[in-house]
Amino acid sequence: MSEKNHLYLVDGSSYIFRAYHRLPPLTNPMGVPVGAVYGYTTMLWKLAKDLHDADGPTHLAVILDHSSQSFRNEIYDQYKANRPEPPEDLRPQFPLIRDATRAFSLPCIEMEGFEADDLIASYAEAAVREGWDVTIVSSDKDLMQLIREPAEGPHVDMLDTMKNVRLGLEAVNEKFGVTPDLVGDVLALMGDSVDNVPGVRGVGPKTATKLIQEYGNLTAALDGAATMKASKLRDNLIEHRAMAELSRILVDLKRDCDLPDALDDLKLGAIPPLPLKTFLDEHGFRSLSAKLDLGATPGGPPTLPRAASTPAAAPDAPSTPTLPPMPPIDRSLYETVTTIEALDRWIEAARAAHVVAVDTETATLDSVTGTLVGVSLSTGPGKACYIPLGHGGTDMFAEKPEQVPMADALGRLHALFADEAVLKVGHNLKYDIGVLAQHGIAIAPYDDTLVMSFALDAGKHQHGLDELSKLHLDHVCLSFKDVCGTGKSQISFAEVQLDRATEYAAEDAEVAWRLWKLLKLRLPLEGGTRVYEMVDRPLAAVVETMERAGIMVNRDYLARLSGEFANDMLRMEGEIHELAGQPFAIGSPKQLGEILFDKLGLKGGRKGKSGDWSTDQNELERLERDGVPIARRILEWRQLAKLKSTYTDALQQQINAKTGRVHTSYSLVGAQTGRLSSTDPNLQNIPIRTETGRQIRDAFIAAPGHVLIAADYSQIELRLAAHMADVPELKEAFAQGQDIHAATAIELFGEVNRDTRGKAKTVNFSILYGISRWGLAGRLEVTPDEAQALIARYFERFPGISDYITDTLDSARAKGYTETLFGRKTWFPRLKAASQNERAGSERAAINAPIQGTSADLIKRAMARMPKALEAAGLDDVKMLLQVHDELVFEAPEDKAAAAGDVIRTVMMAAAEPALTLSVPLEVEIGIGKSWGDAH
DNA sequence: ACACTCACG
DNA sequence: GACGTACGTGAGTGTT
Repeated sequence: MSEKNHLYLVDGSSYIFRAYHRLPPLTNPMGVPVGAVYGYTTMLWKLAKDLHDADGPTHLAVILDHSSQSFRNEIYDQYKANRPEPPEDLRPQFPLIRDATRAFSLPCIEMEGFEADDLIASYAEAAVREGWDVTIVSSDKDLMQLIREPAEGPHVDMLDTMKNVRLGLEAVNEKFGVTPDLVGDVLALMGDSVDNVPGVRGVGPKTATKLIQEYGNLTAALDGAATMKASKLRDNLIEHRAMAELSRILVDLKRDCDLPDALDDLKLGAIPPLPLKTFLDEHGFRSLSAKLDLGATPGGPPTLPRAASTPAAAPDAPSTPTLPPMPPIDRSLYETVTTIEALDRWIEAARAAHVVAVDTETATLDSVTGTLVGVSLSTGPGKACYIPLGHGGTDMFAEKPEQVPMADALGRLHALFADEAVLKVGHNLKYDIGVLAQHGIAIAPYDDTLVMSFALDAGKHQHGLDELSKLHLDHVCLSFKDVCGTGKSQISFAEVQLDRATEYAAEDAEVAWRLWKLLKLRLPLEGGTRVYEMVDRPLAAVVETMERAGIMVNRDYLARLSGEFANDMLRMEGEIHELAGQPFAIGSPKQLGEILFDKLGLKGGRKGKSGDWSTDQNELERLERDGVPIARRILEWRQLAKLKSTYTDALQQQINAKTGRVHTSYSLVGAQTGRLSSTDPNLQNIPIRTETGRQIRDAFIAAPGHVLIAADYSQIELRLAAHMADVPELKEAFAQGQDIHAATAIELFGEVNRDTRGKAKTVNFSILYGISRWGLAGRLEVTPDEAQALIARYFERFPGISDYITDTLDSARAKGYTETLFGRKTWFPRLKAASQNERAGSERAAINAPIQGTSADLIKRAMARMPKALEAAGLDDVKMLLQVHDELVFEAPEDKAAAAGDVIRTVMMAAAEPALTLSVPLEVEIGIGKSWGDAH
């Protein structure tokens, strides 16, 4: 190569501080501050653009500080000790520097234990040995030690890109009055207040320069103090000699670090535009993005690709943000708060910190009626307390421990929890909101680490506090079992000794605080802020209100149904045993399989992995078609058994004694796609598909003088599929209000009749779920070849669907996750699993997730807006009670039902706005009735 | 604790 | 050629 190599070493860490103070506080579309990142990005752009200039780079690397700790801290523990914390809006920008660098496909080098300065010095030294010129892009005065301008041989200079000046020997002389090799001596005398290098007291830049000029070097200057005339300076030099010598070591640059990347690997080539474009657009750097569109690739016209030593990170594997180091969690630090004075002290601390983690402990795991036993607070690492409020008293002879009276404590906590200026943090705050609502206490504003974790990592792992603690904090929490035991010997939290209760409860609060610190930082960096703040976080309080409202259930009616079912089952049991020729447990699939396939010798059975005969619905229906009378009986018996045990019996037991209503519990993080799930009892799977099952819906009733309103999105997932996959025929059919399955039947079969419409419906759903020819064949009872032909026909008629599937899978494989229209991520780690089966399963789930997830986002947006919309219409006595994925159930005073229906429909139909406008209309069907069954 | 079955969208 | 047979859930029952 004829051209001389010229290495540019960019001091990324120091640059960002300067850019932060110099540039306006820009924010990206997600609301993350990116002013400094923008400055950094324009600088990199400019540097890369100068590639072919005479003095421009041939090689380039960005050097970063690995952490705030380095070997210098071992030499001097006060090194950089009094650095102020970086401003709040600068913090999230640090990790973005790495993302920006990767977006340019440039190497980003850092090394544990060393500062950026050391790596820069080592790279500069190595390059000079190779005869390369070096430019250090920085304005850090410490690095001026490295400047060299020999008459012959390689040069090292510095470039201050903000002032756009090059710094050489002259600049060094101007600043320090000495040559670069003596800069360290000057620095050692003057010290550095920013890095907390002590230097010599009373010696600043002027005196330091003068001394070094006069005596020639540091040692000589210190030695010379003895012969100076008596002065404060002389005394200081003698007294602080050791400090000066220590400082000399601290300011010295380590020039022989191992080089993580070889020099040749730093070669600058054409910059691939795509990752850069993605980055620029993500952060709203529009002018740069526009330049890129005009073909102005920084780095000039495409040349040979750079030999990448640092493999370009996957675009969505942002660097893990680093938090300031924290001491390990220590349960011995926690305080048990038993006096008003101590409580006030903690509340004051929370106000001062503006953030407090909160956890409530209850006697039973029931937020609607569980008695409050205590509250824990944490204001930071090592700072947590437990305020017992309802301990003891379960045994009337036992002495109650001393506690702050419940009313006094709640009065004070009430003010704190309502304080706008104090952010309340908790893990699954929906629970705590519910518990405190019993005492008339509301919590706002709040952050929920459970919901935050879900917004970031859905699909990667679960989100329990203990699990996240292990994962993110490397800390094992005391488990509930450790404290309360299990099974028969389990005790209520109210019976736990205060010291033990404090360890457990305060730890949970501290862990929540630490998790919050980490997750809060990650949200903006990983694009989770929008879904979290706009959808999921507000929903926690809304859903809690629904849970607390509960729904009225007609116990007598359920009891009557149970009785009828029991009678019918008894009758069937006799018939079944007779047909079988012997009595057996019909509810045991194992016994039933043996009766059917071994004893009765029926043919065509299949066995599952356990080696037992399958007796599922499909199998029994097949037998029924083959004319086996016992099969029909068993199917009917099973249906009744299911309805009785799961619904008519169980629901009666779920009626809350205090409220007389049934209160389900919704999980905000239960389904990976973003759907809610419902437990204790599950009110999202109440029967509707069969006439017998439907009767159970009539047990759900409105309070006297009220009605239930059921509002359903019609065909929402198919509509979303039509929009997302951009299928003109389907969109048109929806726009005209056509029967979508009939329209599909015409496309697939050329005509509509009961048979083709049914098949078309099955195919439509197959598409949403990720189709396979075997799966479809099984459902349609055709051969896999015929199913394949149908699929091919479908893709041919609706090519958008085929593209959607391809694109979704490509993107999911590349990024590791899928996204809904509103930006909710679902991760699919098994997409790259070794097993073909696992992969195929993940692929189907990945095809479905954006559609199911977008539908979930839509109804959640509607739910989050509903309370205010109803209130604005003067309908604040209309209560939202249930959500069943595409349906909302409300309870309204009879005379307000019609008005409420209008508001509800409007809010649900507009749920996508203003974030986006769908290319298909959303339709909402409203039904009103005295029972849930009536409302459909 | 797990498999099976089945209720829902 | 083997694999296993649609996406997402929760609950009850029987078996190990």
